[in-house]
Amino acid sequence: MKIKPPNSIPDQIYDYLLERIQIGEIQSGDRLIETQVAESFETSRTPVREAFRRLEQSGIVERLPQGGVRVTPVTIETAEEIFDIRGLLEPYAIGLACERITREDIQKIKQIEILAGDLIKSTTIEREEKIKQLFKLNTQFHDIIYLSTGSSYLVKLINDLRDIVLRLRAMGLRRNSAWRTAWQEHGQLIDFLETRNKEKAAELMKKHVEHAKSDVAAYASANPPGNSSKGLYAIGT
Amino acid sequence: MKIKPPNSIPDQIYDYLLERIQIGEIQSGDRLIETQVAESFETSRTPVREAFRRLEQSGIVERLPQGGVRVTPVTIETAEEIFDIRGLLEPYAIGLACERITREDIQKIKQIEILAGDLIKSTTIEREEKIKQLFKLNTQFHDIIYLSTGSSYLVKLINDLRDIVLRLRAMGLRRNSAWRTAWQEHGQLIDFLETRNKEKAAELMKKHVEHAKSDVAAYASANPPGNSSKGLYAIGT
DNA sequence: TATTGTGTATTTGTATACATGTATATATAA
DNA sequence: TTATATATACATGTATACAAATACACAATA
Repeated sequence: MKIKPPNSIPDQIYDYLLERIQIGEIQSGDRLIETQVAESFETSRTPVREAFRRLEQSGIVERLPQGGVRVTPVTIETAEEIFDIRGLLEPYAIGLACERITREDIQKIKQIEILAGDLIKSTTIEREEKIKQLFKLNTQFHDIIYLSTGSSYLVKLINDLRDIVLRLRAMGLRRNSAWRTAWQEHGQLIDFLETRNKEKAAELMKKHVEHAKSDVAAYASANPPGNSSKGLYAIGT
Repeated sequence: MKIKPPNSIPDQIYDYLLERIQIGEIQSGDRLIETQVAESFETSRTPVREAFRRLEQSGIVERLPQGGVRVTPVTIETAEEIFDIRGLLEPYAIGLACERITREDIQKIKQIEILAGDLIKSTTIEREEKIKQLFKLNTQFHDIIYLSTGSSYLVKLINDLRDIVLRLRAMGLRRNSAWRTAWQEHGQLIDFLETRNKEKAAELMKKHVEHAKSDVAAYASANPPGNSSKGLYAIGT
């Protein structure tokens, strides 16, 4: 499984914007202005436009009829669609991971979960920083597992789907309880990986994804459509 | 399900290059030269570069370490990975289609299959033109079915995966027998759609995809790795 | 007040310019 | 002949320039 270096300027811009969108710093529907991004990167518009095209192709951003791009709004329906698809792909992926993951990688994700556990308990770390850290650890956790499937296209697909709905989740992780639940499930997943229990792992992963989906649905019913709140709450996965 | 207009120049270039790659006119590993494409479109390099970025993001093309892009070579392993994933997504998709497809859309795909049947039998139409036509009809067939699922992300995913392996298939469709087989299976799929037989449809689609995968594998064993032949033969789906 | 009109400022989309780096060809030396 | 060096052409990556479209502000009018 080869790792791609985030070398070129367009790639850097892509990664930067993606993260800002996922963190929630740039929100659904927000328009992206080429010149603004170019300035903040101290570069010209050309690489920015190329980053925009990549974001467009992965569905993070969409073209406006009048020109320019905005962050694709993620509706509840969209999120549910995506969770349904992930409900197919991720159990399959963890099944493959059970067969192929190395002991080293299992150790790595154990380490990650220890760090995450410490973070959750920690009272000294500033809240926003804490969320950011947990966010990153969570991503690392999944990356290691899915990379161990050896199927780079499967990894890409899952990541693309995660990238789209991660915004919703970024809000969810602001609640400590949400992370605690996810953390518990992660622990179980590690157990199944270690014992190579493919069926159980897939089963739990399926539940895990469905759980995330129903959280979104619950949020949706609690917040009728057309209201002005920008933050959506979803948990897990 | 909204239809996106292929308006902008980068989009036109994207579609054009994608088709050429799928047809096999541009082959695996071929390098794409910005200036050449720009000239053939009588435009500047800027829109061409943006099209390249989109192609890159969808995995059709990859960056070279020394700069520039080439058509991502599709190995047998890659193809099998992708068929495995499609083996999850497409049965699910046709299941949804069974629930949601309209009578009008069923009529449409029936028409397509009639046209395809006539094309296959036809002896007057020039061979290359025939292949191109069948290729398009096949794509239309799948598009109508999958669009009827109402899940735009599912459609996008499946299409992206198809785009990657369609090159292999383009060669497969050069054999009349391959198309005949696919055509028969399409007929059965239509029957199941019409009778809303979700389970049977999904089952057949699963077989359909597995069949395509094993064709690729068969080709692989018949053509040991490292040989110089550029054309890969795969059938169906 | 609400609305229409007009001019200005942004923003986009494409073209061009320029600097850097890479491949190709030619020539020179062993 | 083979290998190495050098020059030339070519391709890429980024910056800048320019035209067209759009959004904005502010004034004039009903």
